[in-house]
Amino acid sequence: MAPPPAPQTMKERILQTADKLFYLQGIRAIGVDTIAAEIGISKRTLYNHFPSKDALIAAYLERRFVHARPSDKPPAEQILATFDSLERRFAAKDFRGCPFVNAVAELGPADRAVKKIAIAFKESRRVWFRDRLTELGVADAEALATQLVLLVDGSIAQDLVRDDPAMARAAKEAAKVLLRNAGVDVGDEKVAKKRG
Amino acid sequence: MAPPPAPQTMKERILQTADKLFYLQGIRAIGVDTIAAEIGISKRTLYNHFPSKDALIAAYLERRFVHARPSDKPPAEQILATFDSLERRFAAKDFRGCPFVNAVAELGPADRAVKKIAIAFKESRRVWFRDRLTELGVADAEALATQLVLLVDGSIAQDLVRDDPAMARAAKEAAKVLLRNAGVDVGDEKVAKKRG
DNA sequence: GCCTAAGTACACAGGTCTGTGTAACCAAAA
DNA sequence: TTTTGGTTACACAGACCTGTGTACTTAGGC
Repeated sequence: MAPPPAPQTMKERILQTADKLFYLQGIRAIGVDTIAAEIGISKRTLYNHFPSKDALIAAYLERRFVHARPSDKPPAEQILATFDSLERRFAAKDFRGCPFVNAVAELGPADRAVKKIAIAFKESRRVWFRDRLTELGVADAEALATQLVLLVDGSIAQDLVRDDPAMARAAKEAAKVLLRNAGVDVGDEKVAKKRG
Repeated sequence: MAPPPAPQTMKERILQTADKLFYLQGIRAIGVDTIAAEIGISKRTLYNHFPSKDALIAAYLERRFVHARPSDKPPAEQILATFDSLERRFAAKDFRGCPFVNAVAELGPADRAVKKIAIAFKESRRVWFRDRLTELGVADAEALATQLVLLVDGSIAQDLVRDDPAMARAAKEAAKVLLRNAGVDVGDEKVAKKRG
């Protein structure tokens, strides 16, 4: 109940600050000095908690890998709510795209560790969609799940360069069409919600 | 007709090499020394043609901004061919995502020049889709064009981390559903092509 | 009081990067 | 032949980066 009284452990404080700076300004753009200075600790302390910057980067990405919480709302609603959530995040001024895609783009294909966690994350998202679609009895849940993640990642990439939250709404509309086409009932054709 | 006898001007040779290295390994990952060494020229020569690395980066992105060639094929075919082309590029092992998205991700939101050209590029793609859709008589061509670019950028982002050309096919299938839903005739429902 | 663990301050090695300065070179034009 | 423009070789300044070494301080547990 009570809000956490402030960052607890030193390690967590480092990770929080690294997260903020890496995500907003880029991994390569931020040096360990900058992170230490931001917290007000010495660089030595940082290196006492993480053996290298690479380890810190890995920990940063792992911490970003939050699994979706279970929900008791109907699956179709959950799926569409994903896009509403995206739109809210786009509107926040501290949104800077997908940290995993950004890390792969920044660090290049040579960095196997980063690529591995990025793949795991993307796959977890796809599987989440697939499971919701299976609950809905969709025939080819695998294929449709892939199409939905394309819309998610597409809107993220577009918003990254255009700063336009409308991309999330566009993705949601497209998702509705795809779902309807697969026989899923999504609060209908501009009418249903109002006449409920 | 005759193939160009080899890179012509010094400037063009520099740009070609910068393109290859920037795109495949990342802008931040490649130093001007590396580019000069790859061509076999001195760093001084490079700086005689471009006043700064930033100028070289800008020139690299501008050179990547190739406008789509006009085509006389039917618009619907042109649109779907986009995804076939994507799939071919994904399959090539030297594909590394969208250079504009990558540049924005790498260089951060502070770099206005890069962001500007990235926005211009994305918009040009969207407008291209919109114009094809208008030719087809689609009612809300603007909205559908946006949805199609989401599929394009989504498949690019997914392929960047997963190296899976199937993402392009998935995008194409989704595009077909969206087009059909907008009243566009796309070589039909698994049957038409075989019976046509 | 004493000991240990954690953090601090700070210097520094060794690397990379961008960008410049300088003198020599070479080929083609005048 | 002389001049000129592009090029080379190479050193270097100045910045920034990762990572380490070292001696000092501080706070808690015993």
